[in-house]
Amino acid sequence: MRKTAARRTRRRQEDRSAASRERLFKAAAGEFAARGFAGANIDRIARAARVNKAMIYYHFASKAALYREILRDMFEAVALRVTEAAHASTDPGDKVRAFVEAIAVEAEARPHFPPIWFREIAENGAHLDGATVGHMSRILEALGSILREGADAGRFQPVNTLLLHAGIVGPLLLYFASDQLRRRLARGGIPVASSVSRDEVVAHVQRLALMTLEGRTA
Amino acid sequence: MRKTAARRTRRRQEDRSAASRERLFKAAAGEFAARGFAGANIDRIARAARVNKAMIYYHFASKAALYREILRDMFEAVALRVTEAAHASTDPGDKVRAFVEAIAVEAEARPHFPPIWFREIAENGAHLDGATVGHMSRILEALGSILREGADAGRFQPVNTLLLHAGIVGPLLLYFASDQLRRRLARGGIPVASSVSRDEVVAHVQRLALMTLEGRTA
DNA sequence: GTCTATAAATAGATAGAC
DNA sequence: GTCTATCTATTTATAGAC
Repeated sequence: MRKTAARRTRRRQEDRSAASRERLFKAAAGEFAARGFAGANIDRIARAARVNKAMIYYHFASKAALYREILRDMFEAVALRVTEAAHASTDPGDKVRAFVEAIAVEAEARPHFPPIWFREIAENGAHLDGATVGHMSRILEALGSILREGADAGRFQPVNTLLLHAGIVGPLLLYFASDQLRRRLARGGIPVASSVSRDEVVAHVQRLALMTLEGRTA
Repeated sequence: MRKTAARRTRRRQEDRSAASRERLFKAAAGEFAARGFAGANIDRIARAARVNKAMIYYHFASKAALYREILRDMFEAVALRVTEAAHASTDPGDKVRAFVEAIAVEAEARPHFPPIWFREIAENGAHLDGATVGHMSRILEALGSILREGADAGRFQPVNTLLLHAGIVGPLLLYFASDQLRRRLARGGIPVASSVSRDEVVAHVQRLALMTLEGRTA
């Protein structure tokens, strides 16, 4: 397959364009996580992405549209991974463990996700569009289907999905979102209790969830 | 005790002043909770408090100082109530239950507290002053002392304080902070799982904490 | 696609009269 | 203590050259 020089040039430009769009996306995610939608600054995002400010408006319609895209990407990824967890194994207990692990994995793959989720909750979902709300529903549905299956198999006690969700997602998000704050306090000489590892937290939350569901000490 | 007319007048003005300061404080707390520090708007706060905008700067040094005062008040109240819980009874299990209840009571007395706590975590404590950090430490210390006492009495298994804290505070904050969002989604036809009452959440979290500590199904 | 320069709006803060 | 008017800085967004 032969390529003209013009084609090669166009292709190079498209690569560069995609690359700078990608850098903008990442820089924006970090900025929104650390400062929130209102506190985020377009100039700072451009600087962090090493891209001219006007390029933001070349790639995205507006600050709000950029933020909404980040929200969609984030919740879509979580919904996807969590839905996989709901089909990963045949054992309901394993599925619950996989659900917890999925949230943790996603929080590490996208460090902006826990802070931004916290912020969206605090803002009553002011920036959520239909697609994102759909992804949020799918997260709850995935958990709900795991519980139903376990209950049907006689393995789980009936537990309200929202209640279990709060018991899983609450501690996980709190742990991952407060990572930097804990470091800061520790540096400032505040005894932040002895630190806890990622694996300990995940194991702890998995145990909590299974104790709740199986009605015994796991 | 005789009062001059001047004195009575001064007294009336002080009452009015204190009252409008109070209204400003409350309006600001709501605004900061819903929109965050950067998103909060001085004009909107003044309007909500039915007070002239300039009065904000009569009562408070700046937007940032007003916000810091709200943070201090909030964490001081929580630290106080939680410390009381740590001395409320002699039974370690009751103390754990009282700790959970204390967080819930405070979240209801100050509805701005869960969203603002979430936001401060997301912002890595950018607005925390020394006094507020002190109150945060006292919250962890209160929980730590309950655990130590229970362990010394042979009632509790050794559990990391931070881990238990996340397991208690995470679900509670998530539940209280997402109250409005859940309503919104429910109104929008999104099946937010069946709703859960405040008492169910508190009971659930109390059970979780005690299962973790006592190593049995409570 | 990339950059400079700038328009346009918003919002924190204050001066000064009463 | 309270209010009006305004100053000033910041910041989103875009026009237009290359």
